[in-house]
Amino acid sequence: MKQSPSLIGPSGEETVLPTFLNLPPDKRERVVEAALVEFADKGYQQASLNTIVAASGIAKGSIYQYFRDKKGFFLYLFDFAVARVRRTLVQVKEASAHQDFFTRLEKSLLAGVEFIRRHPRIYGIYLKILFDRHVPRRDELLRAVRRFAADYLGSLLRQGMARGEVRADLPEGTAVFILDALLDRFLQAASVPAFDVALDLDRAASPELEQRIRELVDILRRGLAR
Amino acid sequence: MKQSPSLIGPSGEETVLPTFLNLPPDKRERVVEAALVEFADKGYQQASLNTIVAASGIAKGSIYQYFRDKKGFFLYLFDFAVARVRRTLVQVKEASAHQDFFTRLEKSLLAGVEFIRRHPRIYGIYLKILFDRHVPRRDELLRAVRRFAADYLGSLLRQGMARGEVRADLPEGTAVFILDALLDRFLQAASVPAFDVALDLDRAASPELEQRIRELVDILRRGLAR
Amino acid sequence: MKQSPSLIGPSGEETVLPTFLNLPPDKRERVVEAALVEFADKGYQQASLNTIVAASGIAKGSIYQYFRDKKGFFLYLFDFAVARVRRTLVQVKEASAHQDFFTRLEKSLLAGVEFIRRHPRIYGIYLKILFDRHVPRRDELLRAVRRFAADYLGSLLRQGMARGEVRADLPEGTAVFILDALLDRFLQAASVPAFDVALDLDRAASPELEQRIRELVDILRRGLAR
Amino acid sequence: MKQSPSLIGPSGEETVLPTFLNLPPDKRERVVEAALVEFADKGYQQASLNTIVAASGIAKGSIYQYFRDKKGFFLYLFDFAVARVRRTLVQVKEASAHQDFFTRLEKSLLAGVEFIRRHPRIYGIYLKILFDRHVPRRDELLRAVRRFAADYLGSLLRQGMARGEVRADLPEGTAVFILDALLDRFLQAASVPAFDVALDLDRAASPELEQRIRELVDILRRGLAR
DNA sequence: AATGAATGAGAATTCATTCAT
DNA sequence: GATGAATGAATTCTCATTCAT
Repeated sequence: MKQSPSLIGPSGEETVLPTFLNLPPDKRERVVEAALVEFADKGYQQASLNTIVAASGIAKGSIYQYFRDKKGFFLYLFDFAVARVRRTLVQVKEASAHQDFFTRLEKSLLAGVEFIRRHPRIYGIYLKILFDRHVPRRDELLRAVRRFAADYLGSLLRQGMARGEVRADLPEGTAVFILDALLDRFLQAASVPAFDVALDLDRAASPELEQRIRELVDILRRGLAR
Repeated sequence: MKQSPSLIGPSGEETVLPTFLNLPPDKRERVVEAALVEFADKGYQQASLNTIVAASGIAKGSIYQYFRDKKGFFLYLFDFAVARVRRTLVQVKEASAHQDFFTRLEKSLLAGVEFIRRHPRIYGIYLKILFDRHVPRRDELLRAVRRFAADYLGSLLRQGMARGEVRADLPEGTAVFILDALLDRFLQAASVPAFDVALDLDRAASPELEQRIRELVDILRRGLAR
Repeated sequence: MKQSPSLIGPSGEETVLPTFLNLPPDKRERVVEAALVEFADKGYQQASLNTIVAASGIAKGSIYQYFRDKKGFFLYLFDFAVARVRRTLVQVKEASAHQDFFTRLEKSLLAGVEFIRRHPRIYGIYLKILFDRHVPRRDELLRAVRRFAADYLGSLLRQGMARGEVRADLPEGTAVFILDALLDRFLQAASVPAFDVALDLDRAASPELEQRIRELVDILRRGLAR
Repeated sequence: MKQSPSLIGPSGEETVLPTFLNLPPDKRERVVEAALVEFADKGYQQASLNTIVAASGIAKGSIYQYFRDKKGFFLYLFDFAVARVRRTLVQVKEASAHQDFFTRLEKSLLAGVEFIRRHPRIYGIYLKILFDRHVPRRDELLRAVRRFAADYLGSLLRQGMARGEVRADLPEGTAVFILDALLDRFLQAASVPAFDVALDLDRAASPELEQRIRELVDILRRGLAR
């Protein structure tokens, strides 16, 4: 639970106060977990600090000892969540460095689904930010995440081109767009019930899921491969 | 502004009251427009009836002459929105019936972007429903919309297969998933600023947009064509 | 449904407007019945004109063609109700003129229970007035009703004394008080479930009811008779 | 002002919150008094929390720090009121244990009138519950009170029978009914202006009141004594 | 540093009454 | 005479934030 340097540059004021960072770890975790649950379920505005303090067993006033205000609390959670995602994806990327582009795509999809199933709150927070224009400093947050995704996929793609696994004449922006869209939607479908009508990914068990991933990447291979 | 039969089956009670349907059209439109703006901007729970009545210049109590309650108001707007979408897509489908699969895809994408630019609120409402678990009767609403999208794309795809423009050995579910994902994300990128990092579709003018669409469909053609 | 001259003298303004009295009788009855139901159930303030117009199938504005306002509507109903009660009790009194005091008491009790079971709304309205200090012109209304009851019982009692059936040295006020209390409570117990704990009158069928009445009057006979 | 265990069994949720019980006593009393006034005057539904907060000088939101909701507030007051009544009546019963049945009746009536004059709000609340079918958990509340009254009078009566002061062949239910009716009506007449026409108890000063009580019990003695 | 009571703005909803048609 | 849409004040309840202890 160590905090990497904030993704979202300080916009003048601190958001998380030192009090919170000095808290006993188990208390800190209780607070973070309760907050992730509430924000992921309700979104920023609709989330209730009352609910969070009740679930984490702290006093209402304490929130304001830990964070400047609701906004600061939320921004802290966002940082926390992004750090987790980043750590996971970097691991996947490095662990598959020697494999070919399409295999890496498959691994990334699988790792993504696994991550979401292990940390449903975190993906939930991301989705809330994505679609709520009133989240504080939303543009900044989104740009951070999506730039990250684009970098990840772009880097995979360029490596694939360099190795001759992917057509070199591909318009890179469009290809990244396609990869990003499919990855993101695949994860959404795996996490939001009643989201996709075609594949029922949210209930899919492991073997079936891998089969779907293979079919998806097969089509992409035809579309993108040399 | 005539009301086609409700997409969402009557769950026992009426939602829109006859009073509203008998209103002078310009007033009705002012109310609908103000409500679309507010619901698309804030989502169901966070939308404020106060804001809507202020923007449309009616009295607070009048809302309850028009709709049973906030939920009823929202469901009416949803029906209204879906009817518009459906009408548009059906037109596109029929107008391009004689063309080949990939041309139809291009036309659909272009029509979609145009629709969103002309009716940004409507797409916004759909996105809110998609990502807010607490929207009333959400599952029902979503199923209606997504089944509609899947039917549309599935029907295009099967016609394409029948004409030999698309590989016959394609796993249909996965192919529909890909088309749906790309279509939806393309529209999202065109409507939500800072949504896509790769293509800057939201600011793209017509010629550039068509270029992007062509690139996208090109890759799909390789992936899906015979 | 003819209207006897108002019990409650005109306090300056008319309450029921001629429009209402000229209405076709069936419509007038529908309105009165719906209003009795609502006022008896909810009391004056809590009763909703919306509910009444919905139940009687008239337009909301029509109420104000028929009555000056809610208060006037209520006062009219009160007059209507009292006229019914009065008519009934006078009949009982006259029909039993030749019988002895205690038999007349029994008959009155039985007639009272029957009346309440036939016209539960009317007794309900009376109870509401009795206990809601905010009913318009309440004191006036109550005095009318209770003076009526006291006259009725006082007249029975004095006839009983004159005939030598009742002790002559009885303090009349106290005796009337006892009779009134028992009569009223007996009727309340017969009409409001969970009102009396001792006798379960509200569910009592005719023979059992008559048995209770006889026991009650027996005790009274011992207390009051010569 | 200590709270005896709730008469009305816990129906799953707490109603009064600890915040209220920890309040400084003078503030707590201000709130209780203002609420008793308002609920006794208007009844449950018609009572306005706005009025109560204004009268007790607290903020609107504070009510919800003290009680779950309006219903909880009301139930707390009911408990509070019943505890007071019970305490008083038990004292009377014990203080007169060695006296004969009819003397005890007189004492009870007198104590009742005194109680009502000292705590008019409390009797007012009871009357509201009695006649408003829409009070939350009304049946439960009423049963508690009336069972209590029936027990009290039944116990007095049986002791009177055992000592040979009261006829042994009396139908107990009917006798209790009579006693309950007279006691209750006597108190009502003493508390609700314009309630009884015969005795003018509400304005009666002490000596006159005692005279009325003696007359009443005399008649009862004839009716009930051996 | 922790607590939790206090606050008041703002939410959805109901309703008696008015008035143009 | 009948209609029913319009109105706005009043209702209960929620919540982020402050502050004295």
